[in-house]
Amino acid sequence: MKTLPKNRNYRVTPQRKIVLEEIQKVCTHPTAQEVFQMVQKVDPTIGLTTVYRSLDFLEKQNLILKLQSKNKEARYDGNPEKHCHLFCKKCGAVQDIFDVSDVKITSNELKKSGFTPEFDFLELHGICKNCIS
Amino acid sequence: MKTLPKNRNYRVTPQRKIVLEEIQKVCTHPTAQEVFQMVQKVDPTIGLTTVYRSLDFLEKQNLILKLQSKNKEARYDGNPEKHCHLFCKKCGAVQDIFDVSDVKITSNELKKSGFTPEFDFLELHGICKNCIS
DNA sequence: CATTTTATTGAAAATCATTTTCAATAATAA
DNA sequence: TTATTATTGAAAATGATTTTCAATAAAATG
Repeated sequence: MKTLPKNRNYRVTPQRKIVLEEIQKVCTHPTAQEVFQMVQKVDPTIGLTTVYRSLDFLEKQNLILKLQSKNKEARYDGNPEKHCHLFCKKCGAVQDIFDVSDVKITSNELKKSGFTPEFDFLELHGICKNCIS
Repeated sequence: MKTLPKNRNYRVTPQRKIVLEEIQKVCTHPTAQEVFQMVQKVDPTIGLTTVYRSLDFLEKQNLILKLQSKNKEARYDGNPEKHCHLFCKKCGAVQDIFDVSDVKITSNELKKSGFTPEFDFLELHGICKNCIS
């Protein structure tokens, strides 16, 4: 598991270390509020603002991913490696998929558009197993 | 172009008609604020709250689509027919793609997950022509 | 057509995730 | 060890969206 390396451009603070450690422990893609609750159990003096700032910071350092849910709050992923995300439109949960071995999209209109899709972190929206009812 | 049909479950108001007509005129996927500005030119007495409510209402009637941009505000599409959307991560613009003739995603993990992706309104995130720099 | 019912409207206030402000603190350079 | 300044925490600000509530007006009813 990656750690925050020393660097003359930023400071390695206990708050940042705790936020990184806590988010790396789970695969639930927690919201900032949920990370805050996890972090509070380790050090109750850490504020919500600091959690938001640490998450932004860690994302810029490419140690975590920030995922914008369709609903409202952003969600965070402690694994910054290339993988796919499945967003449930009903419950808002986000699942990982690692073995997306082949994604093929054929579209002349897409080619003509000049748009460059990001397939490394492909996002699929739909309904998850639990919500399919 | 579809219109709002009479129905005993809701009322056909001038506000709802204007919101629908205005959003059907453009293919820019405007935000609620932008729709508000368009609507204001037709009838300056219509409030922003009513625009939000009309957009929600029209989406429930399947006359428009609501698209959640990665950034912040929702965007609306006056065409509710099956098509694909390209979201630019930089400028936030949303483009349509209609001829997505073949989308193929191979993944055992996806199959096992029980997740049902919505391919009819596939969303691709990436960088648009103008922002590719 | 007149009347009644109640869904809809508009303005203002509330909400809620996130960001900013600012003085105090502490990581790290000197 | 001291000095520098990035980072922190609390509170206030922000901005999109939603809710409240009294007034209005669709459309059902007589």
